[in-house]
Amino acid sequence: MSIDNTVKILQNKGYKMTHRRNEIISYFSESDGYRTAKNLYEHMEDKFPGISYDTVYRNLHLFHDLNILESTSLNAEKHFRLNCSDHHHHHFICSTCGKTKKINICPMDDIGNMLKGYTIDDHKFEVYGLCPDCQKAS
Amino acid sequence: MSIDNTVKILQNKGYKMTHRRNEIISYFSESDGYRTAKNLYEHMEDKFPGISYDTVYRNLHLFHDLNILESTSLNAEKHFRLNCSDHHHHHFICSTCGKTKKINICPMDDIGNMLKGYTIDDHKFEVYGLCPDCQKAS
DNA sequence: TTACAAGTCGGAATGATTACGATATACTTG
DNA sequence: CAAGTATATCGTAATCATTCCGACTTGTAA
Repeated sequence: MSIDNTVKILQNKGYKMTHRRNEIISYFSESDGYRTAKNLYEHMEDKFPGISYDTVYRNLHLFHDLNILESTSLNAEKHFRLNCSDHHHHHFICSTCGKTKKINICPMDDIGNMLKGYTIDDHKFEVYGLCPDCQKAS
Repeated sequence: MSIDNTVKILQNKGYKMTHRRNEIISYFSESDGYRTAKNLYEHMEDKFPGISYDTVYRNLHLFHDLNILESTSLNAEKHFRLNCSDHHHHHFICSTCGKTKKINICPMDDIGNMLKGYTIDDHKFEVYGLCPDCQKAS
């Protein structure tokens, strides 16, 4: 998800590209993993002293609604990452650093008619543990 | 998870069976799905006027630590249900009523060596949607 | 460059959860 | 079965994540 691409998506819907939004996209582009609102806020504070949590959450939600970010709930706190929606897949998530690795299998392929009569809206498959780097560090 | 069984688990560890704990187990026994701390609090209020949230959360955590309950984070709020750990499986979860249905496939069976070099501590596979009853009701 | 819609700030409000001192209860033992 | 004590609960305040709102600022189209 490039900055240019984001500008287009925003402008198509009447939203503006601001310095803060630009920095948010940069932050996630360099992150390659799940980050919390607080992580982002602390990063933004350095670049924009006095930034409001309102700005952080407003933009997280906006980007999520626009499919620029995806989210997951871990320990009852929401975590966000760039949406890598080129093709459907799931993630291994490192419990320490939040970095992710793609998993190219989807259990829904095998669900068959196991849920006949149920409406399926969404699903989640995530694997948690330590990435190689965090294993070394501990 | 019966009341008698719970008493044994508690006493083995030096915990006591109280009226409130008894009612909490009954509540989840009759629930057959995920419930929030608030759901439980509201139920308990009827039976024990003046009950404290401290009691609700303390016991939810205790039961979770003792493997009597299992939990999942939905919309950044923790949900609990009785731990049905007779054999490993996953759940369909109804977004409206919280009721669950077992899914007897586990994607970890197919993970192979896809995560070579990673330590795997846990995983989650959940399917969300509407159960047949809630479809009719809507 | 102006106008105005969209964005941001500062701070208060809300909702979920945790913490803690004072009091009450369950369970062991005499 | 009464007393003692460790555990549990209450009442309430504190904390943390998140949302809300009115006043002020900024981006962009014309």
